[in-house]
Amino acid sequence: MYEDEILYYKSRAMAGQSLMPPYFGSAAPALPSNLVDQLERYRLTIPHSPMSVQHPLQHPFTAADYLKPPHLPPSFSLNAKPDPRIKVRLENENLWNQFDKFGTEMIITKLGRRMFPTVKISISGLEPNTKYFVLMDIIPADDSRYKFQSKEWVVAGKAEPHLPGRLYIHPDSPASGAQWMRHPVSFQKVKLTNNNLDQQGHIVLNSMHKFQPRIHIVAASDILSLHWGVYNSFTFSQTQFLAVTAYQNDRITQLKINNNPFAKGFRENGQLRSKKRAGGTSPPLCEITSSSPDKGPHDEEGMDKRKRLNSVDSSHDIEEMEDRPSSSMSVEKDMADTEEKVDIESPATPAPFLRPPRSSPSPFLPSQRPPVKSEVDDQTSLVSSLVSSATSPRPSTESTDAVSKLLPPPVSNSSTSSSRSGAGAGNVPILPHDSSLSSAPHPPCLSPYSGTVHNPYSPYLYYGTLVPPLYLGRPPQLPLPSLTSPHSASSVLEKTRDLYHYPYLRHPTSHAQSLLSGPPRPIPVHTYSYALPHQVPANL
DNA sequence: TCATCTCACACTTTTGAACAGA
DNA sequence: ATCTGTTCAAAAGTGTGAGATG
Repeated sequence: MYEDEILYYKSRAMAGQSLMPPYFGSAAPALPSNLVDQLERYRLTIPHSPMSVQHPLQHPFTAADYLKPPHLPPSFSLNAKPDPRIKVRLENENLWNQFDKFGTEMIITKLGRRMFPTVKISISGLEPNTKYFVLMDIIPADDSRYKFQSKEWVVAGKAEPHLPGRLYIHPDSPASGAQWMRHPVSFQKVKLTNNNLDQQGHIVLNSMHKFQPRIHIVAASDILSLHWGVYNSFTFSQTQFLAVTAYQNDRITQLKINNNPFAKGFRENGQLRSKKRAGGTSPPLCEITSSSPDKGPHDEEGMDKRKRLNSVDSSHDIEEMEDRPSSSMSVEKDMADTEEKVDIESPATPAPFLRPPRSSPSPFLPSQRPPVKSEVDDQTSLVSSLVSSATSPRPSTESTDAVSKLLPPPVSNSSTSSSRSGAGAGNVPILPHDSSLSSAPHPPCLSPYSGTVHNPYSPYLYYGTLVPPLYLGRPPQLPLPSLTSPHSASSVLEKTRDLYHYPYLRHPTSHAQSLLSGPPRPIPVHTYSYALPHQVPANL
């Protein structure tokens, strides 16, 4: 029933039909489509809930909904591990490398700004018939604040506290593995903001801080299942960027202009530039001396801004560009149009997952990111651990059987490390940077997510007020009810209101312990966020 | 004074409704 | 009646640069 509805509304969404629930009012058009989509699915899965038509700030679930058995996905298992077969390749790697060479900057605005380049990946190794969510979040890359001084980024102090990261759910989620593997997956609609009070679901970042996007692939047929799904997480170090409110590095500005079709008007043959030249505010092209982008910052001392803007060889960039934005956007649209054409027989995208060596050190400080070994460890699903340690409902025998069929075969550490790690390095944390490894190439990717029991960066979800918190976490001292016990059910019924105030899955510092104790957590500010807890430097 | 942020602007691309024709 | 392709206006996405802010 549940999946059917999701598929139905997904098909409606793909057909361009509105999924807007009536209670969103005037704010609805500003909500990201994927969030609206998910919200509507939730609302419609509880047709008789009296709260389902109330204001979205109120929890859309009744107490009885908390007593429902969870929608256990086929992949649910208390001992589930990241799937070592899943591979992710960064599609527009060349473009990212070009930006990374100069230190990628991303504009953040109050209303939200798209990323450019966008994170575009191809996925392989998924089960063709299993439903997956593909998600992205952005975490601080380190605990420093930066400033652009003398044409380079330098540390300018300690980082400001990062708000709980929001998890962007790819709008095509959930989709079968065959669908995900059929085409590259683009996160072009992700928007970044510096507005801490943002209610649009954009990812909130601090200006002048460095961030690292992450991709998560979770086998789950619906959004509830994300909580106990196994996170296969991937990080591409060249996608690190500095959030800024205005571009600092002119080379980055020029790369954006040259590669982003929306900025075509600022190219040398664009009308904006032509007008300026006609107005005499800019020297003619023939008088501008181009310099190699590989030249150091000192080569450009005394060069005015216009000259510096032209110092990056645009023709070279475009020729080298792997995905040209003007065409890639069309491709993305076409992909979306044909998404439902699942070709189960199509093989997974073969990906070499090897990166060429870096041609020059990144301008970010510290200077370089070390190679990172991709390794699957013994960490089970975070949510599975939660459920396990809390002695909450266990998966049915059927579910367990299904899991045994879907889960990857046991993989030894040696085989996994050798098969997935192009660099063959040890399990070196990607951050903070290690300057001693400055000549090392980028790692192929950090794959799959390899948190350990002590890893504080494990992704987990809380859903603000959107998801029944029964299986997400409990307030301190609140016993987890037995689903089969009416007494426990009534007990939970009485305390349901308390659950509203504790929508968090776990305490970040202690997973299992937080289930039974720990300080109360504040109510999330962002009602519509699919959010991660406070993030600290990635250690993937 | 300086670094950082905000906003209006002109331009380009994308989107989707309306329409015509098969 | 349905499907496909075209047209066009509106919406959305860009960097710029002046001014505001702390």
